Amino acid sequence: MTLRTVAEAAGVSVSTASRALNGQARKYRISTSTENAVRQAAEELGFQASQVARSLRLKRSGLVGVVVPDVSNPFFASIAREVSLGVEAHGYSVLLGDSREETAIEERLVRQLRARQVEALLVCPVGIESKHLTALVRTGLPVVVADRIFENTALPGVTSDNLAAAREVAQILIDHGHRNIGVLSGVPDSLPAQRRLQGLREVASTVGIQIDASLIAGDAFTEQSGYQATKELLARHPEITALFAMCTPSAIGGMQAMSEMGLQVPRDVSLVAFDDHPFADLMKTPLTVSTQDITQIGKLATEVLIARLTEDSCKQAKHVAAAVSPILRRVPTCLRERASVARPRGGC
Amino acid sequence: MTLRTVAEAAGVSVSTASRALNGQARKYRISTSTENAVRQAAEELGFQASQVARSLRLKRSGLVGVVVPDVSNPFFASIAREVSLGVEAHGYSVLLGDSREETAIEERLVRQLRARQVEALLVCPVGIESKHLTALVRTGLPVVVADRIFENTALPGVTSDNLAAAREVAQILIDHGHRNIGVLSGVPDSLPAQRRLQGLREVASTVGIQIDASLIAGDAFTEQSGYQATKELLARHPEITALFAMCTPSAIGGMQAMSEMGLQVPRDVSLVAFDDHPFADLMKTPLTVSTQDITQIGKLATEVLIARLTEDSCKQAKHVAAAVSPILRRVPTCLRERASVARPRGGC
DNA sequence: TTGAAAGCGCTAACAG
DNA sequence: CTGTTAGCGCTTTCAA
Repeated sequence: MTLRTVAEAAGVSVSTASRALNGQARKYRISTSTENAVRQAAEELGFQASQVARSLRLKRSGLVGVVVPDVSNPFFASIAREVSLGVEAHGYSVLLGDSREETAIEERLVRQLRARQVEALLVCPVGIESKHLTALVRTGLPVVVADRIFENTALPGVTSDNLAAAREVAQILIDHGHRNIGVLSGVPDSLPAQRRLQGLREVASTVGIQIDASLIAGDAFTEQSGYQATKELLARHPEITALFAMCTPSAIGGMQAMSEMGLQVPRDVSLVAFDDHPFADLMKTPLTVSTQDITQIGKLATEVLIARLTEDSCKQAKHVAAAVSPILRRVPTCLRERASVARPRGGC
Repeated sequence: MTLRTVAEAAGVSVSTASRALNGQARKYRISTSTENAVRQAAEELGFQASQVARSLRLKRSGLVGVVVPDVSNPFFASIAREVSLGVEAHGYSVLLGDSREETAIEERLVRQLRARQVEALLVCPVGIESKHLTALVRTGLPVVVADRIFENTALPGVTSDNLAAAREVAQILIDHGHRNIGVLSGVPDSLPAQRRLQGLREVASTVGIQIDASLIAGDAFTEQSGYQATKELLARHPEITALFAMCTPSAIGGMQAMSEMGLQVPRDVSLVAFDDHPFADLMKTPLTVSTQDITQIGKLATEVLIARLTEDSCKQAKHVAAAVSPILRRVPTCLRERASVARPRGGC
């Protein structure tokens, strides 16, 4: 079932059939009768032009690749969704890859996607290695990274303003009088984790306190990491009165750990976190968090992606695009004060 | 940068280069020296064979399509993930589509994926229309549906045992003495919604009560639908003592509505639901739910998909596959009794 | 042990 | 207005 089948059914040549079906009837002044004949034949046969053949011929796959550490995580799923909806409107389809939080897999996926001739790539990197991505941009492939972006690279990136968010959240802890603050960290090498820590440290230093390494635990943006880290930290530093969790799952893990230890939030330990979840308000102890505008991150990333895509197809000198300094977009966050912060016990 | 570039660099013909790179050196008795020369040239040039060209030539795209109503919904995201990980292990990639809960979009996406020559399709249908999918199976394309499956079609499907789950959950309500039960429905035409209602009705009828249409409200598996439905139902039937929510978001919407109406769960109204979410135990009123084994659904669906995929490539007579009656797999659910059910107020 | 050539399904000059 | 033809990059007979 090929274009040829249709052409024969309509009694025309394949070229004519091709032109008729691609809306080029006008351009080639194909008679309306022929056009209709072709259209009808295609219709009746249920003909669908092979995108594979078209891609080969046109050197345009119409594909964009999306690689995330874990699609089942609503954060990344939302980003994937925005990209999917966004590029689809421009006639592209999304090839999805899940790196399972492993750089090695991420690299393999990127290679595969490249072999599939994706025209652009959005990656939410595992976050600790950017070489394989910066190498790509030199091949001319539009790449944009989101969330765990890298600084000082040629990669355009979109992420939350983690530094500002961390400062805000930290300030709340400080304002409530907390001076012994533990950190439930996410992937420590990732930029969001670093910026959040930095923000906390900056605010802490204004009241003369320091967050040294022994006050930091955790190695992933997961519940389990938060659980472990909390037990560790609270055992090591019983004087801790507040926990600064780098994501909601970590905070939840922390709450579970504390509940097992007979500690109450916020009576015994205050808790702040990043991100949010739809049922936050219905929790026993609603968390005070700094939320990210995920949709906005996804939309912006898609925007950058599409800009690159279309500017390339306009064949405007590529060196111009390359010369444009890589865009780093920071999306504002939103503070939601709820009930997980109180004054430290001793402080009353 | 094509195979030809590599061939020239290695001083051989494209055919030889192709064979060397595809591990057919043995088969064609290519000398080890030539093979190495080719491999090295490819390595140095960073050559990646175009999957587009291969697909065209081999008539195998190595692509499977996945269409879900909403990827940002963790349920569907998890399914997408399982498929992604599962098929990737077999060398396939996933083309993702988001139907936004609209059959029309679903149809368009399926058409697009078909044009892209996907070798198989997993769809979590919007759930009220199966014609465009059953039509596909006649083209020979392996299709499997998950979650909102259809009965009495030729489509293999994987879903939870919603009937059994509903009976279990309904029994709890009945056992607690509830006789005025309202339903927060999901997409009413979908099989899960119908089976869940059926299960409830069966159990209700054992104590001689009926769930008529005026006791049912809601039209989607969303928080908003649950919110609206709750307000509606409770206004119409103030005697209601228990709500049967078809998913957790609906239940959450219901809780919000009730909280606005000054009603407490479970003191004033008991509540049961389906599905779960990671933070369920930390809620003010932990929900009693019947949880689905999403991972298992995803894994099974992928399994069926891959079976179809490989059986096709083995070129075993297709009619055999077609003759095999379509598999309908029901994954067992798991009841989690928590604190959202109590005896009705008047009943004490 | 290797190469030449055909062709997958489609589009776009180039000729009529 | 329409058809002929030459590929896109790759694999695979067939021939040497």
